Amino acid sequence: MPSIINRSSILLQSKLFRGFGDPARLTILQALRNNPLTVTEIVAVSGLSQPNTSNHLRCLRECGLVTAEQQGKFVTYRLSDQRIATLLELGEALLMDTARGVYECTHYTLSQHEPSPDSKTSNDQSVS
Amino acid sequence: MPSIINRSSILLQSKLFRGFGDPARLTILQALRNNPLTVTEIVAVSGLSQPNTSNHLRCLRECGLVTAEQQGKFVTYRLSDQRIATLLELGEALLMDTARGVYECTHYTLSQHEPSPDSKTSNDQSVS
DNA sequence: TTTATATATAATTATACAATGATATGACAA
DNA sequence: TTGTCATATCATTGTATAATTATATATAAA
Repeated sequence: MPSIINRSSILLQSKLFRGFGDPARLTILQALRNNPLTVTEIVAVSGLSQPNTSNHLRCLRECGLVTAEQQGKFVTYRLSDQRIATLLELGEALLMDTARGVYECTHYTLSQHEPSPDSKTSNDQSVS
Repeated sequence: MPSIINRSSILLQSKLFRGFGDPARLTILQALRNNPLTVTEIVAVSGLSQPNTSNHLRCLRECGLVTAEQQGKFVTYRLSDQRIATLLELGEALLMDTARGVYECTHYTLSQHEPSPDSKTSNDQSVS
């Protein structure tokens, strides 16, 4: 009876999934799902601040989830592997059935900083 | 040009992935991958403390990733959906190619509390 | 050159949340 | 009942890390 499952493998895998487990990074990954984008475009589409976007891009790049290619002053990012898109799809499919449970899950707070598109006033209505 | 991708959908999906993004929960999910287990068995296999196990099981249950069934004083947990196992497999496959990147990613710390299997002494050697 | 634009990095702050220890609940046995 | 085992909950503490506000670097245009 194996007492421990596979420590370091588990740690690696959890790190991988944590790449997907943040709204900002997931937004970026979803944006890159269909086509490569420059940082400027990602900032525009995601609504994230530029430094925040760069921070998360670095994280995703270092983890090997995206690749970067510099062209002049622009840097174009793209998913490094098609299976990442597959993983996103699988997550969506799973969510179709478990959405209610996930939504009602109080273990995590649902809403983050919530950058409102039209104003800077409304923020942080937490669930838990 | 859609300025924001799909806020609440992204939040839900990130919560789903966060379910996989913690070593303790991932250990539990991996343990349940092949067969249902009672809490006692999960505690034994995972090396997690009982309260910690229960906390994470509640999280996983509320998120709809596992289901619980009480039999006497025992509670048996199982994966709620086969696609969860598929997602784990996909993550493993992806890791085959990106493992180095993930491992070297300094954005997250690699090792957690590290409950040693044979002793209770060695702890916490962090990477970052 | 200077200026503007694109991206990256650093330092700081704040907060979510994992782990722990203590305790509660609930089921079965003696 | 009383006790024991299985599981759940609570309160607390500590730490990881997301966001922000600078500022830095680098490329290109004027």
